Formats: sequence, C-alpha cells, structure tokens
Amino acid sequence: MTLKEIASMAGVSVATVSYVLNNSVPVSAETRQKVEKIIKETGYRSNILAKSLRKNESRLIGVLVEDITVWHTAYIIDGINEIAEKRGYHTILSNLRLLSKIESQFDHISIFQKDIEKAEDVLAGMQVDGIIYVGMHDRKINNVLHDIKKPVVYCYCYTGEEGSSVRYSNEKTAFQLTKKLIDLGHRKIGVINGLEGSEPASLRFQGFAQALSEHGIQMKEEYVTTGNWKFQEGKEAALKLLTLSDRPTAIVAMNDEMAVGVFDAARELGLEIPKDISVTGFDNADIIHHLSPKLVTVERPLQEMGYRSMEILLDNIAGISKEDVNITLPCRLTEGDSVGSILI
Amino acid sequence: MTLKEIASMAGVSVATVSYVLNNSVPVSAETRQKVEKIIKETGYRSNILAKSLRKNESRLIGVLVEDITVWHTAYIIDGINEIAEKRGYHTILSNLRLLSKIESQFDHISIFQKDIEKAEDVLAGMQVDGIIYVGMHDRKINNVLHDIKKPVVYCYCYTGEEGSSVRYSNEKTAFQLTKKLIDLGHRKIGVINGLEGSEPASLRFQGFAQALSEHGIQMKEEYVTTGNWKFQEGKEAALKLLTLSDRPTAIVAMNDEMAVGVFDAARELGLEIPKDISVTGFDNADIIHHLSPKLVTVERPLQEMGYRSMEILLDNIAGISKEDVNITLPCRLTEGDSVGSILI
DNA sequence: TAATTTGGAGGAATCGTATGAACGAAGTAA
DNA sequence: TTACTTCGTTCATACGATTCCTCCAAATTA
Repeated sequence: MTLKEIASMAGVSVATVSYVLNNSVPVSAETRQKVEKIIKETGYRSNILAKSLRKNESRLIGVLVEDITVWHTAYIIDGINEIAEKRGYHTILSNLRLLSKIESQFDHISIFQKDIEKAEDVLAGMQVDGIIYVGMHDRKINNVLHDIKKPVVYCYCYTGEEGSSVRYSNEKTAFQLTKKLIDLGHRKIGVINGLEGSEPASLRFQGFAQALSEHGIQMKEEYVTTGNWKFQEGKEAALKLLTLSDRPTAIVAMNDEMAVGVFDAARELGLEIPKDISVTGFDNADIIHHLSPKLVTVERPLQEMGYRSMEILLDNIAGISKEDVNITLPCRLTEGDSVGSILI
Repeated sequence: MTLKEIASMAGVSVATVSYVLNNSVPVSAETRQKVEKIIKETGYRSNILAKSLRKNESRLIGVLVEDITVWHTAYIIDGINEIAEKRGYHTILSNLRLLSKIESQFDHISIFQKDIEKAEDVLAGMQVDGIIYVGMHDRKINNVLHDIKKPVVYCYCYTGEEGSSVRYSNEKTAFQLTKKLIDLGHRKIGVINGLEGSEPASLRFQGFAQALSEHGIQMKEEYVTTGNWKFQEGKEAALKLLTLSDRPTAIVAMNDEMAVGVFDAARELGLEIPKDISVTGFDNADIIHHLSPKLVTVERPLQEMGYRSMEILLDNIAGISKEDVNITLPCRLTEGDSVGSILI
C-alpha cells in the first residue's frame, strides 16, 4: 500500500494525501475526511525509509555499547529508548562485545579502536542522525563520526575532552561515602580499590582520598588495598585489612561484589557488622539485596543517564543547542545498617 | 557523497559504479580500479536507505522485548545482534517495559496487547524484514505482524502454537535436577515453586512432579511451597519446610534468589548444606557466585537462544525454510557442592 | 569482406515520499 | 468588467541507489 494507491482510491493527488498525513499544508475538511477514511480502511502506513531518503533525516539513532552484558548497561539502553520512542526516533543497537574480546585477544586497544570505527562506519551507512556511545573508553580524536559530522554523546563514564557527555560522579560519591564514615567518628578507614588502570577505580579512589585529607586524616599505606572488582579478591583484601594489628574500624569497598567479600571475611573472623567493622559498597548490585545487615551502597542513575544522553543528542540534532554539553549526575546513597558510629 | 558524484569523478556512469560496488555485473579490471580508487579516496559509503527503498528489503530486524532489564535479556540480545552483524543486518530495539507497567496499571493484558500492536505497527513502518519477539507472553492471533506477513520468531519461553519459536526446556531441566537428587538417594524432596500463573513456574513444577512420579515417589503436600521468585519468600518457604517434624532432605528452589533464601534459612536453623539439607537453584544468577558451598543450579542458553532465533528468522526471510521451526534448547546443570548423597 | 557474437558500459525507469512552483476557481477590491 | 488575492489542489521533480535494456566496438565466424 503506497501513497499513490491511496491517492487514486480517494480520487486526489499524492501531494494531497501527503499533506493530510503531515498537516504541512492546509487541506479542506471535506478532502481530509475522504482521505483519512481511505487510510483507516486500508491500514496504510507510510514507508519511513522513503520518507527518510526524501527528507534526508533518518530519525535513527545509533547506540554503540562497549558491552551490553555488563554494568547494568540494559538500564541505560532502556532510558535511551524511552526518550527515543517519545520523540519519534528509533535506535539501532551495535554491541562491541569489548569484554569477551579483551579476554581472548592480546592487543586490546588497537583492535578495539578498529571495531569502533567499523561499527561507526556501518552506522553511518544507515544514515543515523546521531550516535550515543555507552562505555568508558577514552577515545582519541579522528574517529569516523567526527569525519561525517554527526552529533555524538558519550554516556557512562567518559572523561575525555571532545563532544557532549553524560556521566555519574564517581569521585563525589566516594567522597560522600567516606565523609559519612568520618562523620560517624571513624578515623581508621580501610579501602579496597578497584582494578588498577580502570577509570572508575581511580576516580572513586580520588574521592576517598580527598575526603580523608579534607578532614585532616592521614592515609595509612597499610589501609589501602586493591582488588579486581571480584568477590574473591575483595575477600582476600578484607582478610588482610581485618587481621592487621591495628585494624581499621571501617572499610570502603569500591564495588558491591568486593563488599560482599568483606562480609564473608568478617564472618570468618567472627567480627560483627557494623559493631566491629563498618562496610560500604558501590553500584547497588543485585547480589547485595539479601545481605544482612543491609549494605550501605550507591545507586548509579543509569536510566537517568540514558534519558539525558538522548535528550542532549536530540536537542543537538534539532539545532536547539549547538555547543557541547557535559553533565555529571549525582548518585543516590542507599539506606542500610552496615555502618555504625564510633564513640569518640 | 553520492553514486552520481563518484561516477562523474571517475568518468563513468552511475550504473558502472553500482556494478563495481555490488559485483553484480562484470566490469573490466581497468574501470574497476579507477572507480575503486575514487571510492577509497572519498570515503564514499552507500546510502542504505536508498538501497533498501529500491530493493524493497531493509535488512532491518525488529527486536521486541518484553523487558530489557530482566531475565538477563541482554544476553539474548547480544546473541541476536552477533548473528545479525555477521549476516549484514541491523536490529532496531523496542522495549515494552512490561514489568514497570504491570506494577502501575490495572488491566495488564489488554494494555500490554495494545502496546505490542503499537510497537509492531511502528516497526512495520520501518519496513523491518522480520521480528524477533523476546518474552513469554502467549499472544493470540491477529497481531499486526500477521497482517503484513513478515516472519516472526518467538524467543525465550513462548509455548503458543503459531509461528517459529526458540525456547529453553524448563520442564526437562527441572526433571534432571530432581532426578539428580533422587539418584543421590533423596526421597523426601521439598520444592519452592515460582510465582503462580507464571509460565516458567508451571513448566518447572511439571518437570519436578514427573521426576517424582517416574521414580514412584509420592508427592507430599506439605513439601510443596510457593514463593514469588524473591529472596524473602524463598526464605520463608524454606523455614516452613525445614521446621516440619519430618523435614525433607533436599529442597528444589525454582530460582536462585529463592535458593539463596534457603541458604539463609538453613544457617539460621543451624543446618549444614549439604550434610543436613541439599539445595538446588535455577537460572545461574549473579547472586549465587559467592555462595558457599557452591550452588547446583542451571544455566539457561541465553546467548544461544539469540543465535538460533536470528538464524531461523534470516533463513525464513531468505526463503531457505518456509515452515515454522520450533526449537527447545537444553540447559546446562552447573557443578556445585550444595547437594549430597543420602545413605540408603 | 560481411555477418554474427560477445563483453563492457551507459541510459533511463523505478522504489515511496516530500515539496516548491504552477494552476484554477472562487472571492474581494477598484 | 478587470485585476488581484486567497485557498485548495495538482504537477513535476528530487532524494540515492539498482537493474533492465540498449548500444557500441572489438572479436569471432562464415
């Protein structure tokens, strides 16, 4: 069913039908009714591809994700799609599968860079009106998108210079968590940092360190440990911290999985949370929801980041805003009983 | 940059450039080189929209998911996308957000049905070549896709009659789990079933019941409990089972979250797993990876279901297969120490 | 030498839609 | 009556690619 067919059935020209559909030019009530009747009867749906070709805008947004199976990326995508849908856009999803590749290949970054460029190339062929890049890889200039001058928004954790971005505040949030412990009287605070070289890890640690220094607390070297974000290394780090002769009264684990490791270590050592040791996590992952006592952790504004990314991108496409926008969203600290106060 | 521009730069006709790009018609080596040189220099990329319009195939697949944030749907999408990419297709993702809607609206099904139809309508406008529907809603005939005669594959848990489908075996897997316990000597087996009215719950229970009956074990009413898939109700059900005067020696929890509830209940009661009570789960969720002892559970072939769905769909589109295909994939039982043998 | 085949390239129609320009009929003003 | 708007509609072209058909020149055959 095409415009032409509708037109001949209604006894009008294709132009008129098009005007009726788009309300772009006034049409007499009589003609409109006649056309709309036929459209309803036939269940006609305009061919968006043809429309896009003609109007030179696809109303298609490319969503390029580093790995759809991690970081709860699905929530970000959900947010992105919700706004897209509301504003009459569609998303086409391209998954770089970064993590599985890193496991199996040697030269990460260069391969990765090539993958991104290939994906962008393909998306560009699809005539996307813009791209949202979800991940934390700090890309250098000279990417394909830059060449073809389509707007890009970096979403999640990007701290590079070029382009618009939406991220959440690792540093400020870690600061708040640490400050919360300090305000409760803790002075001996251990930390289990995330994987070295990871952007979130270094940002979170930065916030932690700043909180200590702003409160005049000296960071003790033996209180600083590192894990690979996983349960096992979190537990090992916790065991190390908790068996120190002068053990800390609180441990800041830089993600939830390692925090669960702390719980496990504490139980093994017969220490009670929060009486003997306070614990905080990060990410609000599923794995902590049945912990007892309830873990104080941090909820990242995932869906919200999707919303904002898409809104910024669409405003940019519509020409409403032309300069780069860089947003850092706050996280929400969750209620919990895994931290307690210290009598001073 | 268009075909026409390339053609004039290379001093040939648009037809020739098109032949070079598609290898559809033999072109002299000389001409080919000349054209390819220009294409490389200009970084020309053909406009897929125009191509689709002309060829009347979009190479676009609509992926309609009931809720992208549950059931690890992301892995299915990953599988779908991997095949799509390999075969030169793109996916456009549409999320029905079913769960959040069910929480906030009264008349689930009718609203849901309308949402599906609207989403399909939109996808049809995008001229998708086919649709993969990811979810477990048993749709009635008369959907939009049916009207416009595009192939559909139902993925995940669909047990309806019409159309192709790819699912995993709830019933057979629950049977295997239960049989495993029986083979270890267990005769007093408790069960924590999932949410009533849920398709997976009833299928899993069916497999459980069949295993008992095939081994001549009478199902005791007091050993059958139900939870809402959540930790809390799993724990409550476990407490009920474990405080029976003649308590079961094993508990089949129909998902992992409830199995964690069993672990918690056992600890509270001072029972040891697997010495005093054997436990199995279902889903291989993140939350169990740090349990001790390691939980015997079931890994669903999520990515594989994505692969197969897309392959079936594309074969159907290509006309390779015309009849419906219905596949049920097996699950993998994981190794673990949460089950032990009973001396008979 | 004339007739026929063949390989390579170009012309032009086409896909479904949008839209500026042109047009006809009515209404208004002079 | 004539000229000029105004409103509603149609014509014709363009968007960028594919592909059928035609055409030409060189090669082959009679």
